[in-house]
Amino acid sequence: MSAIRYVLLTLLVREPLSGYDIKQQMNSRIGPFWKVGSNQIYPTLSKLRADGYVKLQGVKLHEYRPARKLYEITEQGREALKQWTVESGGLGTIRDELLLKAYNLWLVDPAKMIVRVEEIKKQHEGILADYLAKVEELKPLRDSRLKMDPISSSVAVVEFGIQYEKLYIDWCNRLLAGMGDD
Amino acid sequence: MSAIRYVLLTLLVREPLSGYDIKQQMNSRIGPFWKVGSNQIYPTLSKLRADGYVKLQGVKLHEYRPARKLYEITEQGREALKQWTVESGGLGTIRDELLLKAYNLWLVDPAKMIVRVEEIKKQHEGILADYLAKVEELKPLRDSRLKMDPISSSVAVVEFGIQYEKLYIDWCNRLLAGMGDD
DNA sequence: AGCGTCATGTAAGGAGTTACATGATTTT
DNA sequence: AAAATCATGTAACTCCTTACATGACGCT
Repeated sequence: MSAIRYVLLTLLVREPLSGYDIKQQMNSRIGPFWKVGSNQIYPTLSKLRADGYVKLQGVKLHEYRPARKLYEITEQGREALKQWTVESGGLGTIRDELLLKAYNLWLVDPAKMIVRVEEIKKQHEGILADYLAKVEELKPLRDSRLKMDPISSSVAVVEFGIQYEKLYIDWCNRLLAGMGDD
Repeated sequence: MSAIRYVLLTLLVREPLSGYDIKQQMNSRIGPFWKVGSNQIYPTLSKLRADGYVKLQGVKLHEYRPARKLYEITEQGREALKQWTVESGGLGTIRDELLLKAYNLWLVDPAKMIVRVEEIKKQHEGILADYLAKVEELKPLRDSRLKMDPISSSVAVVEFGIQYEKLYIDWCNRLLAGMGDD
């Protein structure tokens, strides 16, 4: 079973969601770690349902504007997700154009590259600010009685994001220092 | 023009290479930042050649065992690469299964997850060691007369890798501390 | 009436993964 | 003689990206 299916189950194990909800949560929560479009979400939900990992909780016409299909994880889906989580998987990859472009720093006009790096740095500063806001929002929601609750797990992931963005911004600064007047 | 084409040009702008060489350099140099297989390399080289971005330097039957096609970047290829390097591009994504799995920490048996995290941590320690060795190997090769030479650009990228692996290992340690006996 | 957002989906095409095919040379 | 490595490629399949299509509801 492919990774996207587990991505959806990862969200559905916490609460029943519609395809649209999943798309929203992808953009905000899982954001830069994994991106999924509606073209993948809807067919994947159908397949998960056909295989018995999720079921339709009901299509609610009332309360919501257009019909909204709420999907709920099944016991089978929950077990499959638990197993996948503790299974070994391959190493990840960082797919970042700037990292590739940095190999060509020596080739190009530093002035032009400085503009580009500053631009990307600003974008990462924006993401960092979002993560910091999110972690502050999540922290008080943690269930202190449990060692590991869903919120704490989310916090752990967002904290990775925070550290990553900080390192990215630092790296941009070092690049800029190396290209600037020295 | 797509990203893989620039990946190949990024390597070819430094020295003429064969498809096989490119694959080797991918695994070692660009490694975890961008992965490309032979199925993408050979057709892409053909397309780049058809479009005039690279040319065949000659097929050397002597000196090498099987026939080895050496590709060389053209002036057109060099200009295209320079332009792409200073162009703006989208944000990168980290595609890492453990990051996704961490969302499900609360779901699973901590003992099983500890084994998994320790395993992945060890892999990252190995990559870090490789990067550290590589940077020490590259540093003395830098051309100190230039502000930016190809080696310095490579060093900048590897240094990103070093910082990333350190952060990953730290994050694994924090996860383990959170799951362990406390 | 028109625009924005909610909500579900499809189409087309390129990118990426895993595996296989072929054949020469070098090492054990 | 067999196995490993060098070297070029193809095949099949899944994934991912960008864009489009459809329609209801809510606001101005």
